[in-house]
Amino acid sequence: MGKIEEAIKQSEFKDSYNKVVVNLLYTHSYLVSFQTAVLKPMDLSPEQYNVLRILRGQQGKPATIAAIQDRMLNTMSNASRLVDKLQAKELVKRDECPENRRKVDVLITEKGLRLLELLEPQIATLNKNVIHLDEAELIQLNGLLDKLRG
Amino acid sequence: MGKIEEAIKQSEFKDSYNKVVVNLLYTHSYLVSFQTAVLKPMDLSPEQYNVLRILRGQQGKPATIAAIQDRMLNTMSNASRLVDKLQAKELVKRDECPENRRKVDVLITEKGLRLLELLEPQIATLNKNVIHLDEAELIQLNGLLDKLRG
DNA sequence: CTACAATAAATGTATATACATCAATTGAAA
DNA sequence: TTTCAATTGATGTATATACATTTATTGTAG
Repeated sequence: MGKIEEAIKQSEFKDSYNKVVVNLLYTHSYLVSFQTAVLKPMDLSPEQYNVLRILRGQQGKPATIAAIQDRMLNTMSNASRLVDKLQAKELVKRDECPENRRKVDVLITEKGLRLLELLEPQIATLNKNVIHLDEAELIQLNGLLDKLRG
Repeated sequence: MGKIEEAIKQSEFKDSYNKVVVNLLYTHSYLVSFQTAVLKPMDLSPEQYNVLRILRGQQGKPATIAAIQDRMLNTMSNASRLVDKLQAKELVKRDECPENRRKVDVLITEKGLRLLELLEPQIATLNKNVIHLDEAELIQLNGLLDKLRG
């Protein structure tokens, strides 16, 4: 694939800021399309997968809808409906939070954990195959992205 | 904001590949949310804005739907419907391609060009404000993203 | 205690997107 | 020339998302 100029057939950019924005959007799309392809046979969207990983990260403790929202990669919106979808597939369950009945405790189920375990090696292999960077470059890239956001 | 670990409240990642994927998705969301805010008053979505810039890049020459699709940042899908929306706002126009009636020639209108001119300085200012990198780092980041995709 | 503001989640609605399918047109082989 | 596959764009459908509103519950001021 190579340079962003070739990838999107645009020879020039206003400035480096502009170029980095376009490059990030394009690289994002590149990665997400691969990820989607791996998740699709399991009937999971990337965001659903993300929510499952967030819940596993809780290590047995439940998370409220607001807590999930907070850790999601995408902006404000529909944690509630994402949990609906996952619940319908029995990958998570909802319990009423006893000390505050406005809140909902969301937990990943055994089935959800097993699905993650099944997917993990597939995703790891995919990442190694489509990300053409060595360890030092990965660290460098992580540093630049962190710095970008300030 | 700082490190990705703090941003999404996750202390560890499986490996650097995984971390870079999460970091890219998160940074993408960070940038798009700002961009959306600037475009919204003009009633444009980020993808519509992108299509307008692609058409301006044609410098007077028309582009077919397939050519637009090809240069878009997001994956295969709805260039046709995006053009519908832009056409309804009179920012682009469609002409039947005379030598091949399957094709459609899409052109940006004067109104579309004026809107881009209005937006450009706003976007440039936004980029400088939200991307906390200097010129050398921008070049480095562009290089790493190009290399990532291979 | 009552009334009301604040909080948490769910829902309505419009739009965007992914993916499959369809319809029209073209080009090429029999 | 006729037929059929390939190309190009449009459309159907399900899902995802953004943003506003609604419902239920809690906390608090009067």
